[in-house]
Amino acid sequence: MSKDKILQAAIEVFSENGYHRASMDEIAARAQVAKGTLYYNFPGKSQLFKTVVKQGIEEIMQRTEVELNSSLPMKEKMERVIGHHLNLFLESRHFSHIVFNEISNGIEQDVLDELKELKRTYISFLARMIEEGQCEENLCRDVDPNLAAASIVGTLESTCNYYLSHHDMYSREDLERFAFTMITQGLFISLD
Amino acid sequence: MSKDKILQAAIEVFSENGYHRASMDEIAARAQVAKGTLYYNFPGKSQLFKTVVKQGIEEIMQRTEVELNSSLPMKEKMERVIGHHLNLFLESRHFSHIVFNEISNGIEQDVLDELKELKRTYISFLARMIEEGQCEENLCRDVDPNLAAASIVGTLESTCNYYLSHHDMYSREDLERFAFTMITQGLFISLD
Amino acid sequence: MSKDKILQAAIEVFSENGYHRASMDEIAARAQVAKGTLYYNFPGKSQLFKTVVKQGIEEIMQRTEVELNSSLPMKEKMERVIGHHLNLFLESRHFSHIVFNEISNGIEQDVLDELKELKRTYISFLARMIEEGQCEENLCRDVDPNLAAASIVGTLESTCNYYLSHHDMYSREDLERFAFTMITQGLFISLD
Amino acid sequence: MSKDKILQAAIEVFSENGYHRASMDEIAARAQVAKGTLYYNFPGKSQLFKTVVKQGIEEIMQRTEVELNSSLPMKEKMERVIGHHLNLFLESRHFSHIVFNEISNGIEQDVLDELKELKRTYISFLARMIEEGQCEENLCRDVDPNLAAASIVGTLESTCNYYLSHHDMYSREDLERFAFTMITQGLFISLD
DNA sequence: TATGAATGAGGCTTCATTCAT
DNA sequence: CATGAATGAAGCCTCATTCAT
Repeated sequence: MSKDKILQAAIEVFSENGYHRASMDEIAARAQVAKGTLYYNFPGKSQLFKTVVKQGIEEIMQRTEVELNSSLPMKEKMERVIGHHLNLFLESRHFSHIVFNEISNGIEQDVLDELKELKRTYISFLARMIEEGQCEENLCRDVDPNLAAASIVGTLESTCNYYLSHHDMYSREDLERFAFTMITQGLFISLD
Repeated sequence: MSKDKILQAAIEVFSENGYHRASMDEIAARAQVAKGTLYYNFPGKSQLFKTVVKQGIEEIMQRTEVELNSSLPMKEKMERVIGHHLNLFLESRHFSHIVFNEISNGIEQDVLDELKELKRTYISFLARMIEEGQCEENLCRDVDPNLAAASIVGTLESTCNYYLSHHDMYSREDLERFAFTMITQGLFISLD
Repeated sequence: MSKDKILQAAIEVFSENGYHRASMDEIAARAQVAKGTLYYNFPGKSQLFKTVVKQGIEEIMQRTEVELNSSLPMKEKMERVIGHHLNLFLESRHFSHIVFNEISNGIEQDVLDELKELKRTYISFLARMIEEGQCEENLCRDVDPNLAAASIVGTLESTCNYYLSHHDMYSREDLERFAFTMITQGLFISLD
Repeated sequence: MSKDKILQAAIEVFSENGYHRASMDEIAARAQVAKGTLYYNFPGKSQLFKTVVKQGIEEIMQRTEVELNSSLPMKEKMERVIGHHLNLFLESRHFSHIVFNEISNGIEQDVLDELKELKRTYISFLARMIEEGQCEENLCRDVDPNLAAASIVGTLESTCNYYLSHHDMYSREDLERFAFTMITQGLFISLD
């Protein structure tokens, strides 16, 4: 169906170019659909973008949810969450960049608000996992869970970006191990 | 002089809107200068942007350098570096967003390359501090210093972003303390 | 249809002003079409220009071809070819000027190359007629046919230009007779 | 002196780019003079252009005049005139193109009128030579001398243009001989 | 006599959006 | 449902010209 083709094309084009450089023309071409069809199915560019982002976030949330609802120990859960994230970032780097960063640029305010809400949803989704780690297993440090969640996402994204510019120097495993270490144990050996 | 007025206006406009939404018209207006004057002083939009970013990065590098060259213990250094960063991020949130993120969107390739180079410079600048902490004080964990530097920047930025959307819930000190904890000790109490 | 209106307007505007002085704004206005429509139908100014020139050259080639393929004696053919040319030059003076001259100024290199190719095509088109005159009827002097063709075009154009500035002094027949004489017999009565 | 440097630079730049593509910036740069100096010495672009053209035409007229005033037989004179012309065209192709063709494009009307007048002057200068050939030596055909002069210029220019695009196929001597033949004897061997 | 910073009109082009079919 | 021709606002940039020094 047209709607699906458009959505798929939109993901690609937005991911490759970012919101502003993506053009409706290219999305239509990529979806093999007339430009009018875009506007028949979506109210406009920003709404289409919103839909794409929403879908993306929901997908990763679903993927992650399975782990969180499992009865794995916290440490394993964290490993898997990091793994999922890395996949997302490495698979569609620009898209996740958009989701986690560009959301603050030049989109209509109302759409932007919705997107921020979505991001918040995702952050608090991760935060719940951390809270669990704090209460149930007494494993996580007593920090604000939301800040911690935000911090994890930031770490993962910047790490991935660096990795993508230097993928000859590290393996995917290096990256995964590094991220896990930094997130869970931090940079210092001890603080005395 | 015109050049300065333009540069100042450009910082503002780029910071508020991001690269693509910023218009040369608005920059000219904000600088109270004719549009032609922009092009008399800078070859074009992307070059102007590059100049702005370069200046920003150099400024924060200068600010931070003082600490790094001091004889303070590593822990103090890290605290101050975090402090400077937080200042930068909180003072001109969008600008630092640009510096550390938008550097990957739709700018002419050559300018983009220079910007990436600048960012790399900054990252390795931080990396040197970490290396020092690894060698001299045996304080820092044996991880790749560049990845660690990238990771720190990511943590700080995402944390700031979250803070800025929820500044009624945390104080600046909370933020600072949190960032320091996450960066140096990580999320987990122990890994047993 | 828009495309035709634009093409017609483009001929007019390019003819009246030459390539550089012609503005897309005026072409749009003259075609009673929005500026965007120009770009919907043609990739840009230089491509539009190319299309116009191509069309013009093809038209005169068609007109002339009939004569060339006829079984008229060479002398008659030449008279008619000169007649067609004169018509073209006098009807749309600036346009032919463009076709035969401005093709060397400030147009994108690739378009320019195509235009030169077109002009070459036309020249060798005339050259074939001359070759025929050399072989079949032993009428034409043994000179390089391509140079001769170029030379004929040059004679006709400069003659027309002069005529157009002094049309009170000569009749159309004068012009035609003169051109025929100069081209076929040259300036000198004999060379002894 | 500045004026001379400017004039020299202007010839170069106008010759290389044509009137519209030539920019005052480049002329100033080429003359190693500030842009203001251009306007200190000349009222504006079109006036500067006029001066350049005037100078160019006067120069070739001077060069040719020597031959015309000599007591050489007509045939020799014609050969030399053709030689001078060819030199002019081949040395600074674009410049002569401008002088003899672009003079009809987008320059202020008053300057344009003056330029046309100049061109006319040159044409009638050649025409006088032809008249002489008609009267004194009874060598030249009884055609309108001005038209003939115009025709000669056209032949030479288009021939040169063709030569310049195919300089691997003809020698300078070929060109000279060809032009002389076409101009003096025309294309046909006889007309019976 | 010369400078060069500043100007602003005008040009080309892009692109989200509309609408008649 | 879908189309695609048409739109026009908005953006970037060029360049002849001016003027205070």
